[in-house]
Amino acid sequence: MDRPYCHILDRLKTVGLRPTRQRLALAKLLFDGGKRHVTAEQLHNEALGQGVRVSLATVYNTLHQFTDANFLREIIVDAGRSYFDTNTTDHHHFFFEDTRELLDIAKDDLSFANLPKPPKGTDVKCVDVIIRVENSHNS
Amino acid sequence: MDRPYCHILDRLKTVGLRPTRQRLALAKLLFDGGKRHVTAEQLHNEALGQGVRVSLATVYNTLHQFTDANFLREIIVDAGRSYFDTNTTDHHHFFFEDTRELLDIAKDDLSFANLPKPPKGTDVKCVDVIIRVENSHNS
DNA sequence: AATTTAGTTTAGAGGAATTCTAAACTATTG
DNA sequence: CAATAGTTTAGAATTCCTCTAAACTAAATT
Repeated sequence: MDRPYCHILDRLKTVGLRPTRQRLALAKLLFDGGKRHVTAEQLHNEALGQGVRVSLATVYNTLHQFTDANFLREIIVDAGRSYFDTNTTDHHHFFFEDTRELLDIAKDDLSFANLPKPPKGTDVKCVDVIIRVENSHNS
Repeated sequence: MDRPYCHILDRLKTVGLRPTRQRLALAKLLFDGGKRHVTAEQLHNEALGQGVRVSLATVYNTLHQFTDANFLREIIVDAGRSYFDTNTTDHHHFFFEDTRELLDIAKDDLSFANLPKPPKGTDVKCVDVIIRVENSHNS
């Protein structure tokens, strides 16, 4: 699922995306240096901070293209803000309501005793578990 | 958890909300006639459709006040759109990605074999499971 | 029942995140 | 190296939601 940066060119090629300067730079930010959860704006700021000239529109385009290509997974936890997870393997999340940060839950740390069958005529696309936590001292 | 409409006045009183025309009308739409999942806009349209004059701002205010009072539960499944569930008991959801509709999963139909402990210094606020489904014929 | 008060509603402005548009740009193809 | 087809971009537009301050109304006080 995750491969080092040197493979990004290949990965882009296999899904038919041209290796543009912007996509390569964003891919490097995303996939080099471990698993990450980012918002579009975070990634955009990070790119600008490193002198990568890229527009916010392109960051959005790229995040969606990478999600479609299964390089990323979109996590919906926060009304009005999308997170993208570089870990596309089957796993779930803690969400810190205080800091609005995500933390992966390892696959083995959460399992179901039973799961309902999907309603007739539908297929399960994915099962998302969000454990919402807050700092102990809160209220 | 849910009580018939005739108790709405009492419920409002216990949480210190005045029984205004708008709140009573919205409460009636929400709590009469079974469990529901609504967005602010849906509820607003429904109210207008029934000749209830109420502004969208008031619908939002009311939904949040009812959520704070535990008459409703907010469900985050869809980027940039909040759903409110009149069922505030412990349960989870199917989400139909095609129609953007929610369906309750009965408490007994889903259970965990193991759940991770929250990170140090945090308490679990809630555990949300969303089973995302799509029509079988899709792709 | 009139007056005061404090909570409520509202239209419209404002804001945040995201998408759209159409022109300029660039990687690939022939 | 020109043609083409995919890409990027600034800025406008859109969507969902919140804020503001004035008008309104329920409840408390006289």
